[in-house]
Amino acid sequence: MKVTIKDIAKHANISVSAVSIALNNRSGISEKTRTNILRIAKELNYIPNFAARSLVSKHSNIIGVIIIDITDPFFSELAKGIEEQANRHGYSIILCNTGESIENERKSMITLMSQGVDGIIIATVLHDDPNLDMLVAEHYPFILVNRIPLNYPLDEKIDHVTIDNYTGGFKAMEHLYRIGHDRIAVLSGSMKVSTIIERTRGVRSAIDHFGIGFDERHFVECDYSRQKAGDATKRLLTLKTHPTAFFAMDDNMALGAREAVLSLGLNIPGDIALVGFDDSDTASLTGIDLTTVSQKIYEIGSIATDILIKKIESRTPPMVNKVVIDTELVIRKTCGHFLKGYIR
Amino acid sequence: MKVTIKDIAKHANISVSAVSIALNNRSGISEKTRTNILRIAKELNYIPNFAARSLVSKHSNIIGVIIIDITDPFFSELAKGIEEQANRHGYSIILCNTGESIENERKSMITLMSQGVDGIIIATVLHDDPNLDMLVAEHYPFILVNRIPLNYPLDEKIDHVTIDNYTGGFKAMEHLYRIGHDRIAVLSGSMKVSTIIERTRGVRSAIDHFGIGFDERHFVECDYSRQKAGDATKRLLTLKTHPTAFFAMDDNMALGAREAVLSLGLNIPGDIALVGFDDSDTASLTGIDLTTVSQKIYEIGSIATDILIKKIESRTPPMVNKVVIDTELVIRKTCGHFLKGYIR
DNA sequence: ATGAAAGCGCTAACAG
DNA sequence: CTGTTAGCGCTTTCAT
Repeated sequence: MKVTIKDIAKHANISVSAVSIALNNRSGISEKTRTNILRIAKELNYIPNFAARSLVSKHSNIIGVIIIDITDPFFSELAKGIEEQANRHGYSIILCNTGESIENERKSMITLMSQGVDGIIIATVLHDDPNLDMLVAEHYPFILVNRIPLNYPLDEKIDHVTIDNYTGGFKAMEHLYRIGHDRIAVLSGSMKVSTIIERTRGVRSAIDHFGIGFDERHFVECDYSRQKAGDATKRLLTLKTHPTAFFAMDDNMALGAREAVLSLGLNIPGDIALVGFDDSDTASLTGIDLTTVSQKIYEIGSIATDILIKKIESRTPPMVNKVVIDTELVIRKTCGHFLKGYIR
Repeated sequence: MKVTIKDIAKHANISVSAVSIALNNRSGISEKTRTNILRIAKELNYIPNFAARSLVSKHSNIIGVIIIDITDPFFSELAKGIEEQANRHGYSIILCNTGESIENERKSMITLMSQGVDGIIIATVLHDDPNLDMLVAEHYPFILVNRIPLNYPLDEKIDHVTIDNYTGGFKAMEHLYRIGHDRIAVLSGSMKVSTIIERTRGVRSAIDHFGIGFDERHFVECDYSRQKAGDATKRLLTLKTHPTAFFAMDDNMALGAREAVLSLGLNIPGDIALVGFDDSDTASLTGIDLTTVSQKIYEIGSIATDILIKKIESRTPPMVNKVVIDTELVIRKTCGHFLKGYIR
């Protein structure tokens, strides 16, 4: 039924090891036998059995990728960067969505290890993620992207590719402050993850630095949900001294805030200024024109893949790679910068 | 280093076959030994080696998924439907992006077969796709979603899950006609795929049915590209008798058309009406409000996964499943329906 | 209920 | 340059 190298060997009247050599085009056989074997393999429609190969060779040419949700543009862009780069090196990827559940993250890791993936790229870790220990204990090759653990005891030994979230948060606040806003609200994600913690640090630092009077009720966790961000925005806008500007820590929440503001009959940026984070595709649409902190998501994915593969394939003692990529504030229309420019 | 069932057997002072039985919780050993084995396995942090397992058992619990581009919201939604349903049945997925290249599609199929995936879900086939023969010849379990081959000799034997593209195209045209448009332009995708061919059939049929005078120069292939759709729209709008309405065969092209219309200083829907296809997330954003033909993408994915897995796991002679899901016209603002309603 | 042994398809020594 | 052989970790008869 299924054709194996044994079948090829039989047809070619040669040993299986010769076939193996030919198929993996290693050296050790004559050009003549090699071409002959290759021809027969093609004739027989031979398809290698990776399970058998990886059983002995100890590698699968598969990389596992753990993300939260593939329908989130951030993660699909990340996945694309990873997949294309992996392909270039001859690797496939297995995708796991955790839906932000720490238990699913653990299950995904175990599944991935069982599947025998050569390494794992993880975009979902909490700042105090309990699941990392397992990977570290097993000496399993992995790399963190996007989120990293904070104050993790073994942090020095863990590779990661992230963006400079601290500066990103700072820039957003600085921008809103300098175009004249004093009552700025912040819609954050979960404080359990480094990206948000760092962006918040940046926000706080800008508050201190510029002496912005910040009302703590104006800081609300919205869980990356468009809905929750919308609800929070509506609520905040009914306060007597309501915010005049919103910094949402991702574009999705910014979009939720936007819907809420508009539904209240208010103008953006006339009445309310808005800054997001990510620079997703939607942000640049005419009519949306979201001012946002841009991050090079595709690059994060491809760089992380490169590092991981290098780590997998090199037998030299692994050096630790920590890459931090800059962010950029993309000024469009929702912040109202063009109305009066920087006034301070 | 890596702990295997042999190690467990040694620790438990029992044979490997007993361990295998316990781990797969089949019958044939006493309850006492079973719990003992399970305990030791946990203590040792045993992680099964799927490669070894699938080498003998002939199945990998992986499903291959071939799509065009994971960053396209259509495909990421589809992938999510597939992944979640697959997980529920204990399967993982390997994702392959073809970038619409038929050669990549072939490579993906071969990679997937080599990886030993138990079945393949394909969303990329051309109407006369040459790569299907390979799968059919190998009796490889697979199912088509979204696109299907037309007039394919073995069509009766191939499962698929699609939407009713014909009716979708018809509805869009009927709608534009009935709110008063006589000069309608159509921005299509590649005529090599069934979805577009069928939507076009629907368009033609509406043209005939309602006696719409259609200018053939108003039908342009834009390759699903936002850019190309924008360029085409600009070009069409400079014609002396330019179209007053555009039907774009996906939301992405609709967005491109939208950008073009707005950049020309024209109004939507005041000057130009616009209808898209897909009902992607962006379509419903305030300020976008795209009228569009909605399809249940997530369901397509999960239904297809169910069918495929049933096919993989059942040993009964497989019956062929062809599922066609209805579309729905979602009327928002870009078509201007609310301006005057149906006038004919 | 348990164990011994064969073998899945392939690679990698090792001989010749 | 080519062939023989011993496993990789696991499941699965077949004995016991």
